[in-house]
Amino acid sequence: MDEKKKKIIKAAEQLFAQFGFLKTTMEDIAKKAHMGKSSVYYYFKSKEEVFAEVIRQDTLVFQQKLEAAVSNAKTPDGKIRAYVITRMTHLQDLSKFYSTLTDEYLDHYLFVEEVRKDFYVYENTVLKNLLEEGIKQNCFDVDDVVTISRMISIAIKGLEFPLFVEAKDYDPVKESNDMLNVIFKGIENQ
Amino acid sequence: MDEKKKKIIKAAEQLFAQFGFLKTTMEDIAKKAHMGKSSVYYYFKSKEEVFAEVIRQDTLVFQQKLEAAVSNAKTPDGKIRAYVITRMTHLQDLSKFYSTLTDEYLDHYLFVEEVRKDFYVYENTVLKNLLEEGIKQNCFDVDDVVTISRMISIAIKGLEFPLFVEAKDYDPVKESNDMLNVIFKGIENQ
DNA sequence: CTTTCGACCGAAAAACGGTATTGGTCGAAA
DNA sequence: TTTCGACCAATACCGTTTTTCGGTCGAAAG
Repeated sequence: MDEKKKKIIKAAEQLFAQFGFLKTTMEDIAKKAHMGKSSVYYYFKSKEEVFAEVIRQDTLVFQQKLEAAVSNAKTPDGKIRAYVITRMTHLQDLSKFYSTLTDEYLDHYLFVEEVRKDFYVYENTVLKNLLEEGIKQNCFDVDDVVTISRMISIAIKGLEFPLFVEAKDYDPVKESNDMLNVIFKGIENQ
Repeated sequence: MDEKKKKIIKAAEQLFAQFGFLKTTMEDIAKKAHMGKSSVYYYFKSKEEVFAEVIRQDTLVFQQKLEAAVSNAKTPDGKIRAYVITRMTHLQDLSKFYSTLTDEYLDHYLFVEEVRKDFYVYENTVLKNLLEEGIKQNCFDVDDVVTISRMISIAIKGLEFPLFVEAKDYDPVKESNDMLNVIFKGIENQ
């Protein structure tokens, strides 16, 4: 039962990555999972739900990766650095894998919006916690943790952009580190 | 002669703003400029060139506005603040005026890409100069001016995004200031 | 009672052929 | 030098027909 679901998800994941959401039909998925279309509908009630589950799985893996990276780092600023860099490199991989999907204007689908929003909330929570941990250890000096974590989030989001347009010679690790240097040290003479 | 060109540009600007690039025809522009279509082609060799010129004019006004704001501010960090905030508010106005244009996927047109790139270069130059001025006055402490100005550019670019999707209750001035606080002060305890 | 699937439905997309627009050219005339 | 009517070719548009595809249903297999 759960075995079959996994089979469907796995098939769907590959197809979505290769052909995108629109070009992948339920029959493609069914065929690749070695069953009839109706059987897929026995496990998922819509195409969107299959896709949502694929994304959910990917997100889960992503978050585990992030948490592992963070807990491997020792200092608060090292943790933030680990978070950002892991985030960027993972996104770089994703952008290659899901290349057909990126230009497939599915921003309108509400569930994509939801996933994005969920991740946004997750990210802000993580950053907020890391900031607070840093404050406790007297490493950081910020008063409005919520605002600052949002600003960090926005700043690193800016680094994302070149990943989704063509941009060779783009080194996300260097860019991330540069950005974090600014965020940590600031530019003003103290 | 130049008088006629201006007339065309003015007519085109209004039409592009109201109907977008695709829905605006050369005859519309000609009619609004009180001349025949072929006459427009006497002054401009293509529709794209008309559009490019419109954008070029707008950009010029934008840059003058920015330079005025910068020279009004006294301190180096005040100048950067003035630059960023003027930039954001102007973009906010633009996004309203050209609302039909934003979702009209003209990223593929190379001249749009060029204008964007030109502005990007311009912005980096301005920021670089402001940074260097600040360094001379002993206000800033940065070693790689080019990298840092790029980072500032990227960070404030992130603030742009909510302007072009629907986002009421978005206060670009507050967001800009928050971001600049991070960039100036950093978050680490010194 | 769970699971599979062939047959089917309706809506939306593709195919298509013919017409109208529209970006762009040219040569004549003002 | 400047304007414009006439013209061209490519493409947008439109109404219609056909196909595809997401999703349902009921029967049957296990």
